[in-house]
Amino acid sequence: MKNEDEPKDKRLKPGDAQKLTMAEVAKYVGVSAMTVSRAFRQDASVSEETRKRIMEAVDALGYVLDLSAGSLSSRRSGFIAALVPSINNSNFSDTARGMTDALQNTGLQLLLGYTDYSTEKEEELIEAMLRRRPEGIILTGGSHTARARRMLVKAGIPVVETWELPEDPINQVVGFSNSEAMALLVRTLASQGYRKFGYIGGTTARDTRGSQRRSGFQKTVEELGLGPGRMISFGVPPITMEQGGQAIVSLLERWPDTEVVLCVSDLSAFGAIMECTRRGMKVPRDIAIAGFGDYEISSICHPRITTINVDCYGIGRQAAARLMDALHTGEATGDEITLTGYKVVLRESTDRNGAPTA
Amino acid sequence: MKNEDEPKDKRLKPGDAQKLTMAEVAKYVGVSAMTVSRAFRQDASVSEETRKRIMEAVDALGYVLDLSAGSLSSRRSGFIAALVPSINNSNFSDTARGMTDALQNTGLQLLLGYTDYSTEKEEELIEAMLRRRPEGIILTGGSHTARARRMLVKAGIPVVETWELPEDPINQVVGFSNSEAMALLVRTLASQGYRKFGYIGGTTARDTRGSQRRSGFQKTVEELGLGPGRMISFGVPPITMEQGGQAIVSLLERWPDTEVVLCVSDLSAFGAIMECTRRGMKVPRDIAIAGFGDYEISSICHPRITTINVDCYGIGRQAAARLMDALHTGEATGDEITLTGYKVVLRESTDRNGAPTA
DNA sequence: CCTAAAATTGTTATCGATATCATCTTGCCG
DNA sequence: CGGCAAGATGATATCGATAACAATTTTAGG
Repeated sequence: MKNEDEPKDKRLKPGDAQKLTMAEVAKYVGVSAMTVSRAFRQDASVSEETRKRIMEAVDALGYVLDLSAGSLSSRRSGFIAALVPSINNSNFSDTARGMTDALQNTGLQLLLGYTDYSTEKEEELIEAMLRRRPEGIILTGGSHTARARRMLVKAGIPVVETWELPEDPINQVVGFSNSEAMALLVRTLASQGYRKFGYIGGTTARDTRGSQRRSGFQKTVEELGLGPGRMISFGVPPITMEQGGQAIVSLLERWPDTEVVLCVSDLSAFGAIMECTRRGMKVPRDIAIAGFGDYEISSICHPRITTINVDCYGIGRQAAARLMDALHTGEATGDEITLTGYKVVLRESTDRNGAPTA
Repeated sequence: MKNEDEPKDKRLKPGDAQKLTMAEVAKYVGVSAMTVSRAFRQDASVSEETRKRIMEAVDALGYVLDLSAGSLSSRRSGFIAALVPSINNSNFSDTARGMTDALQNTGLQLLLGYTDYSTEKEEELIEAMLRRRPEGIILTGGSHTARARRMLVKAGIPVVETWELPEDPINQVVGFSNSEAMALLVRTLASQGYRKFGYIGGTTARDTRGSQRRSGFQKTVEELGLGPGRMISFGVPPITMEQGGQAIVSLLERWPDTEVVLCVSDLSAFGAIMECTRRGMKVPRDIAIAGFGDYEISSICHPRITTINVDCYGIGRQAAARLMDALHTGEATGDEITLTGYKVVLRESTDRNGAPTA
């Protein structure tokens, strides 16, 4: 026996690169590698006694399981890939949290990727992910490059598209109609007496959810006989707070009598409100402004922002749950659509009677 | 030849699970698997002609490289693990972006994990990551469980700790002194005439950067002979906007004559300012408030918030760069410390003369 | 036109864990 | 006490790509 290499000094440094394998742990304990492998799984049949001895050895030697070897032979990579547009967006991070929570104790890990609202980047990421053979994949939105779509189909794993309702789903869908949600907001505000509607959103079609919100706005304004909406496009999605501020300036220059402005997200709405405040306009007294997404900031800032609350967390949770279903039922599940909720949250920024307090 | 399974219908659906291997692509093209493998790498010697034919076949068959097999034999997993406290924090997402950018064209992918400010969760994540054999690992902060530390050392891969200066670094460090940064802010404001300092931060020691900022505040206030600071602890880190608002209420109840309040982050500062505004206090006329981190919101909101700007992106970029260095030099590099910059950004929220405009 | 060097391609062993089947205990029941 | 089922463990083949080396073809130079 020659294993006097247990680190004993307090300040440990890397460098003594290990090359510890399961076989060595096995030899150390006096069992076969197979038994060590079994000890790492809860369902396998190993006597408690043996498992304990193995785990002690694992601890003493500092062995860490090698999944890359394991997944090759078991043909199970043990992870789910999820692609979201942006890392720094509380809506998507709530969704990611929902997914992580739903995957607790399933033995599956979540691997996140960021597409930056670009289908090209999404395609690259999808390929990078598929190369590691995920057991399922969750996407945001329903717009993908043709090649991405082909790869996803070929992969033969469950796919869940989220956050919207694609016309031609690949597989499963968990989301809601961004267009109808925005329409609901328009109708709600119209019923409060607002007539002259403006809209602020990003410039391109890259952000499909943004485009859907825009078209929901446009359609509804016209349906209500309030003429074509006053639309300002500003900045590449995701539109920033600052761009929201710039956009409202353009909008009010062009249509000074606008009564209420809907924004593609709370962040741009916030930027717009702050810019108005800075220019001496009171919100909602001089102009009403609403957002979309119910970010934390909207319930904190002054005035608080009217918005659409989306069940971000639920989207993530259900997407993961649907994926698990598909994995368990041997992916024979049909292509289901799971609708998630949203609701209008009326706050000070569109309050008809009130100047905001203070 | 029997390969009439090319998908031709427009609406592709998964289900026809593939089991396509490199060998089959090779057979299809009429070369060996090894040549196909070579075709996938830019440096390998394959004739352009052959590579083209192989890539066409790959495209036609829809083959996707299997890295789990490849990394087993090449002993290179092709990814770097990075652990950050929170997914939804623009400071850390900037850092993540810096890392991603620095890893462009290195053939290495970034894998992010979220510790939720918990060393226990960090330990779990470190183990989960190590099981996939990353080629390097980037951590946020210098506090880790003993077991986490042991695993990291044992792993024999480069480790970079970021965002602070640990007393006992594992390996490399890229960061700055949170304590000194906060001290600088205190001194700057003191030089403007402020005397009665308050501080708002989270309750526990979990957020080590928060603790360091707090101690930097405390120490400096005392050094300047301004008595012990007025400290309010509120909420489990990461402290939210809402908790910032609640905290400032407590603070002003207890010490109504406070002149300036420093907050552990811009987000709590924002919450505090909004709460003051709502209660009819003007910032900075009635009370000055500053944050930390220079989040986007601080330059947009009204009044704009004085803060410490941290080179978040640079931290990420340099952390990844140091890691690459270590990988190239055969990890013989000493344990270097790379200092990153920070600076005070004075804005309206602590403006001595001015009530904010409007 | 011949030879050495360079470029291209192929063959075989291997990475480290796990599926699968075989073997060996143990315990229980009639 | 025989026999059989359930439980524990081991032996071996295998997952799919790549390293390492071997073989072959092409190119360049004299």
